[in-house]
Amino acid sequence: MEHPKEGLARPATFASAQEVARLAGVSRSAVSRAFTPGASISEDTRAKVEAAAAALGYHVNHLARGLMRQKTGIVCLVVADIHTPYLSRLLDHLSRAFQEAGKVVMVLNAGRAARNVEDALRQTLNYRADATIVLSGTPYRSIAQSCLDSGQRLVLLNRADQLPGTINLAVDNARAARTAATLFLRAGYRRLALVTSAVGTPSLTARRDHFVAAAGENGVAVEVWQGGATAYESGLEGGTELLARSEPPDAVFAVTDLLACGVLDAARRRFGRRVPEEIGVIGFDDIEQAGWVSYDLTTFAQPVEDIAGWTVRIVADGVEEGEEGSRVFEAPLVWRSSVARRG
Amino acid sequence: MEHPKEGLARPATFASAQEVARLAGVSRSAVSRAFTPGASISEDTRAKVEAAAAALGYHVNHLARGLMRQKTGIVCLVVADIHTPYLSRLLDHLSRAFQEAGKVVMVLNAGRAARNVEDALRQTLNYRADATIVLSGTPYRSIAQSCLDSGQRLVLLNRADQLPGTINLAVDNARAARTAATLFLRAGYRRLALVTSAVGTPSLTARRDHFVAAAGENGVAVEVWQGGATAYESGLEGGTELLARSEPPDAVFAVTDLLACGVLDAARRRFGRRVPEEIGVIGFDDIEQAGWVSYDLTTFAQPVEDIAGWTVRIVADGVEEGEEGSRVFEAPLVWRSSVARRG
DNA sequence: CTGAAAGCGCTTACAG
DNA sequence: CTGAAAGCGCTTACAG
Repeated sequence: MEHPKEGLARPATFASAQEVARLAGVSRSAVSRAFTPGASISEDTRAKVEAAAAALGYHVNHLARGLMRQKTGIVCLVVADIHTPYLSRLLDHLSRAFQEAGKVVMVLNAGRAARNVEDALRQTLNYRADATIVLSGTPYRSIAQSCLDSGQRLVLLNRADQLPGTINLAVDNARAARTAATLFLRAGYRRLALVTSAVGTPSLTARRDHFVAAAGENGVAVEVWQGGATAYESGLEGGTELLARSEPPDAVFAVTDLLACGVLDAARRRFGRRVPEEIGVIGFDDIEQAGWVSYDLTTFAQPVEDIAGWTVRIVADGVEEGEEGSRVFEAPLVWRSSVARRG
Repeated sequence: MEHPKEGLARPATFASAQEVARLAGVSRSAVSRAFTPGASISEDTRAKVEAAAAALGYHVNHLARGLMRQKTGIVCLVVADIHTPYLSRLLDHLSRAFQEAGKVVMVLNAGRAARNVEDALRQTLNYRADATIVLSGTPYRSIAQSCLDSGQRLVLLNRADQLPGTINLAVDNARAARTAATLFLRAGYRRLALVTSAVGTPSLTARRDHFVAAAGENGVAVEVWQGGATAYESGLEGGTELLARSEPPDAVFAVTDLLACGVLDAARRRFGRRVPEEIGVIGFDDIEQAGWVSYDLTTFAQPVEDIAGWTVRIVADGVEEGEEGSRVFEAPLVWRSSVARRG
């Protein structure tokens, strides 16, 4: 009986409630009660159980507990591009908020492909998560329905499709995009451009369409540059191409701060443009870098704190009678120096 | 019997293997086998089971499975400051790598306090994780020992303490810090400074000490600025203070890219210094922003891909006979323009 | 290849 | 307040 691959010496077993009960001289049920808040148990036996548990290094097995109780305490977060400033911040807030509410967070890194989202949702089902929050990607209707059918709460962030039963959270992209257009026009900018990526998520599409529409309503056409990933490099490329034209824009709304930083670097570092005098730039997300001295970007802030708080609350309490599950959050404007103040 | 807080209509239950067996006309065991790779089962009954499972929307309950098998398939990642560029990237790689290896990742957002790390490790035990990876914070010896005792693999990243049984992964901070000093001196910089935060993690301390030591060995003293969080703002502040002195440095090693970006902004945007002619800057981590046009920072790359791959492998296979579990990774230098090339 | 049976570690009515 | 008992949904020898 050799264990060639076993680096650890100990037999490695957990103490069970059974053993704790024996050592404490109480019943198995008593042990359970000692670890169930609000259960009826005397101070005396609780103390005995706790002593025995400490001595044995006992930890309640939440897998077994989840089997009996309705809830497992697991919440799944389906997300792609975790390394991205906006998503990592949201993830940070969400995971902390859920933990404070006594939940444990499972992260399913889905990547871009829809297939992966489906796999993630299946994991969600396998581990009997109480809820799953989809931050990226669009789940197939069928698998999403399975989650719903099995009693999971399903929260979708910034998705276009609304399955019945699903809770939809979104940011008010339309309002922000329109505000951006207004800001530019009021400050006297006239040659408007928009920079976005080739990725067609509902959020990005909405920002583009509403910016173009709002400008159009004021008689101004918008040059749309669209390409690449939703990343700094695309912004740099887009900004460079736009500024190399014979009639370069004097204002650009970048649909994301990452893109905006690229645009700013193209304008300032590559073309020597003064910001905001010669060109104005507005972004979206309010990532940390937007506040860095080299950028100082005027942008719209993702209300990550609100979103996290609201998500946790709705997962814990459910939807109140008559209350709509879905909700739209405002993205407040953050004024910095990349847009001229007025005329 | 009113359910005032219940937004969902369905009774919300999962199909069990029992029901699948009944519908398929086979035994309960057969259903189990159909979902166990390598189990002995005929093609015929497998087909029947799969059809019934699909019809009922059956998903194996991994909680129950984990109760029987030795493994739960859960890996815990204990981490603080998820929103930080370096950690979010590491998290991204680790979670993807584990998923590809068939594991599921639980993220325990620990924050800075040691207490939280302890709570996180307890969760790890409650959910019977197969392994836990500590990316931030230092676990109390006692609870770490509990994890080890219960058969968990415990991987510590860049920690100083080495419990027996623990697997320690670290980056070669000493070598990088010494390289930074050499680079500066060889290029002719003479007034060296170091910028670090007030946070005393083993990595940051090692980078500081070895940089100072290497410079000292060449007869050069290092001005050490230490303050605040490990963040951009601290770098900005440190850079500003250093450059305002009567004898400002002409080269600074910032112990982290976030700090380095702050130093660069202080130098270039606040003091109008030309980089690298008037001042050289080196960072550590190679975060995305280091490659942005506004920074173009020479730095050392965190080998996140290697770390992730190695972590997954060691969790899956264990430590080979005679092989040391611990390991040090090189952090390769990434040449950009923030340091002069030679004299 | 297949089924009946024991058992993983817990919770929760049910009686007392 | 307390214990004996049933049961959650699975896996895995054990016989056939």
